[in-house]
Amino acid sequence: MDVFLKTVGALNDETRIQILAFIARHGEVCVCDIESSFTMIQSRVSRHLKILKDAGFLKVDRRGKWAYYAIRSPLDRFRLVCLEEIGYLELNLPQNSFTCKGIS
Amino acid sequence: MDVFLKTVGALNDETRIQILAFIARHGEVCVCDIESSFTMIQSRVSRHLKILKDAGFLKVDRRGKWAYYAIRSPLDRFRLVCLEEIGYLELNLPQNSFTCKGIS
DNA sequence: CTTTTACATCAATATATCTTGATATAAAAG
DNA sequence: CTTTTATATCAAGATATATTGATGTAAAAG
Repeated sequence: MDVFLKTVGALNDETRIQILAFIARHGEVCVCDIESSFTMIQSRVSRHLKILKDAGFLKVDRRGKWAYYAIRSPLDRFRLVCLEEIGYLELNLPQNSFTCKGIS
Repeated sequence: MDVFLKTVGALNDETRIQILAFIARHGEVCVCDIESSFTMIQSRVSRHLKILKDAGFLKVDRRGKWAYYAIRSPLDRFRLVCLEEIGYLELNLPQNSFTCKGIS
């Protein structure tokens, strides 16, 4: 129950759905990419990424100063279907502005 | 987006997950069945049923004084998978106490 | 070593959601 | 017609979640 609630709870927020869709589209991104692409303050982005990670949707890879977030793989069936469902939504996602120079 | 948020929002509550699982198990039930089976006050049950209905999981059929709630059919793929996922949870659901005499 | 950069986390406030008790409504019973 | 029953809805308070700004930390740059 707790895991299920954490999973759907993570999806119950427009900002997180957009961030999730953004990462699904662009692959591995660092926090500042999202920050500048969405024009969101850093603490807000960081918080939502943590929630999505704790819910099992994302993984982090820290290299140097940067934290790279990507869709966790493999995803279980339910989270995969959720992501798929988000893929069907017509979202107006921003372009990846790549402001940070942490591109490896 | 709004529909998706309403759907996952409806699932983001332990009480509603239990009610949904209860209805999935017992088929058509009236509000007082849930009220007495879960020992919950009526306004609370009514509210959660409304949220689940508005989110597309349930349908209502009013006959006489009673409102019979059941899983809406057909369910789209996403809601079906959600319900399936709830089915995997090990929930301690109450028995259906059938206190109301509205059994048709 | 000091400063800067990228990120995480905390505290305060704002906003949304849940629970309860009271009230409203409509059907059935008396 | 009046009362009872099943359900819906509203208002108030409690709880949870989101946003922001400030602070902490660790790696890299100067």
